[in-house]
Amino acid sequence: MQIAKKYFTEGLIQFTILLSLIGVRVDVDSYLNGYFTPLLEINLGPSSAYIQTPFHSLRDTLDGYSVHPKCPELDYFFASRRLLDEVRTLGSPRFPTHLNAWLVHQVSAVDKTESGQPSNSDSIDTSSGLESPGDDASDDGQHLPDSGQEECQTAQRHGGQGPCTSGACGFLKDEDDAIAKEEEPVSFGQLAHSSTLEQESLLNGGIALSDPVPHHPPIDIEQHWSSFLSLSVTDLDDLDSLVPERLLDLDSDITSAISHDVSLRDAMVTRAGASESMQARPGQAIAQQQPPFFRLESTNSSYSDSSPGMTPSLAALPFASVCNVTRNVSSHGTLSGCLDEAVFDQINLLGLEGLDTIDVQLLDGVGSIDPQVLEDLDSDSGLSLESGSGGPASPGTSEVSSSSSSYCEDECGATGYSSEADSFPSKGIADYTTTWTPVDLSESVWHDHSYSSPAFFHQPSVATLPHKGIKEEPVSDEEEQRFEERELSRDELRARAMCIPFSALQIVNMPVEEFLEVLEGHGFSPEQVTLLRDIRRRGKNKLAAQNCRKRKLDAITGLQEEVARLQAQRDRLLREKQLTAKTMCAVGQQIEQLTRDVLARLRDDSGQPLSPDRFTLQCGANGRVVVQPVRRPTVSTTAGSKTDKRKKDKKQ
DNA sequence: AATCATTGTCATGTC
DNA sequence: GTGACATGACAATGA
Repeated sequence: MQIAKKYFTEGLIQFTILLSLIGVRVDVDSYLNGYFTPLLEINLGPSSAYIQTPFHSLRDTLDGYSVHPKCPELDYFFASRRLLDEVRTLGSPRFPTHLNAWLVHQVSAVDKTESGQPSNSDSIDTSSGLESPGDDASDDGQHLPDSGQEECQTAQRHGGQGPCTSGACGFLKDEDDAIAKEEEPVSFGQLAHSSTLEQESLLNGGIALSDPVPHHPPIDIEQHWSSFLSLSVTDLDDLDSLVPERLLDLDSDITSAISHDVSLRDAMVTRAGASESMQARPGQAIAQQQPPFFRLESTNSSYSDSSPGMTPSLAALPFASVCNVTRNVSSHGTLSGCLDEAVFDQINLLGLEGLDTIDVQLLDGVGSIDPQVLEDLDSDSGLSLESGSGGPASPGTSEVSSSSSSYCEDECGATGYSSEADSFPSKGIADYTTTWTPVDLSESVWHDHSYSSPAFFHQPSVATLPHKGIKEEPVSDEEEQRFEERELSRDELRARAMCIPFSALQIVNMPVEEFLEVLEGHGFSPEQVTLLRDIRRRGKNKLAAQNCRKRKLDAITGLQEEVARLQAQRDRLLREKQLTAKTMCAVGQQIEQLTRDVLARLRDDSGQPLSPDRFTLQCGANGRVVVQPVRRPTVSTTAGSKTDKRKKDKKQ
């Protein structure tokens, strides 16, 4: 077993290193460094590495319906988690994690047993808080008909004896002089503790009433254990080669799955990219001239953005760039053409040095753009003019500034609105209506700065982003986007008609403090303030309604699943009931037969065999079996009441 | 034209 | 008191 432990540990380390090399944070190492916590997390919920918010943690911990989601991104999150689990499954040995943990930590106990049967009390004692074999048995016990059977088997394993060693059937041990009389109750008690399968075998293959030792099939955990033991004996010598081979074979799958894993953040990018590619606009040509801005913008949109339920994290930007680089190198070669290291440098600078720095850099990059194009953009954007920056602002600049001012509460202040407001009066409403582009609501809610410069989202290279392959829902996204564009445009148009230099999503998603500052600091008229508040209220309520409906659907789905489960349970219990009734009938017949046999061997005072018609065997509460004459009911009008009284006596 | 699903919006309550 | 959120109800819209 030391060899098995060694190879297993090394395999996990290799897998961890490989995943780390391709840019994915994995907590497999925690399985080796901290044995207990990750294993408990497997049972109780996800690792903290994958919990984006406490809300997600709660939702995952309770696994569904008791905690209401507040974020539509949960779909992406849980999809990512599921795919991550698949990655784990791909990279982990094919035996239960519980057994895995037990294997790693209970080598000594296994060595003691040498029988591949960890389900004993010793193992439980040595497990000391780990997933005990008993728990494994409990898990496997799910396949058992009911909990009573599980308890019975557990008692058997722990006690090493059959169910008749204790409990209701134990009192029969006292009767040494009436073995034949004892067999019936013993078997009956055994039947009471037998599983459905045993009852079936009892009925089909004859009633083994005289056998006090039940023959329970081995539990699954033992099978797993035996399988792994055989693996460890025969195959562990090749584990060094097996692990890398398996990883290589699964490279593509793992990579895609890892991409899904990363897509916990990248899902935002994907969606942004999808919507970007769909919102083709004349500004596309402009965007094509500066791929670095796209990369920066895309990455920024994915990592600096934050949903209201998520903590904004600019610190994730360097990691984001690393992920992009690694994925680009590893599996998404198509992206290599449109990636530039300078982009990632800018991303890193964005994350490390703050947005002011990146603004300057982006402005430098804007210098290479056709001034006429910039002028067009200026007139088209309607929101993102950075007049305060001392020049025509690029959409990327406005993107960053608006994003930072609106949603990066920690590192960025509300720096973008004043300049935007100053530049706004120069714009006409006609420009807004003709060039302003409504944005995907769901995207912008969580990537809330992406709509301030929509023209820069339509670069064709965006479609080649690796995230594109991660989430392929072009039809649904397009429809959803189209619908949301149409719906959102009303408030947006109202805002623009009222010369409000903010998009609806900006208004909706900016913190309340910032919103109040905007209301107070821009000299809005009462009508504008009312409209701003209405837009904010409606936008938030719209999201709330979406979440509410989603929760309602989830609740309905959960209830439907619960109904199906309960129906299945009811059917199973009914089958067990019928089977039990058959068993009882068979046992009753057997008892009658044995009673006749016993009575036939007994003699009365005259030396005649006892007639079963006149005598019967009764088992008392103390376990004694006595011969009693049969009390036949007299035929009278009170027969019914006497029968009832006799029934009552029997019950007593 | 009727029906249904989806979505936005309002009103109201709760925290 | 205010803002955020949840939710029922209603209306608009498209399939």
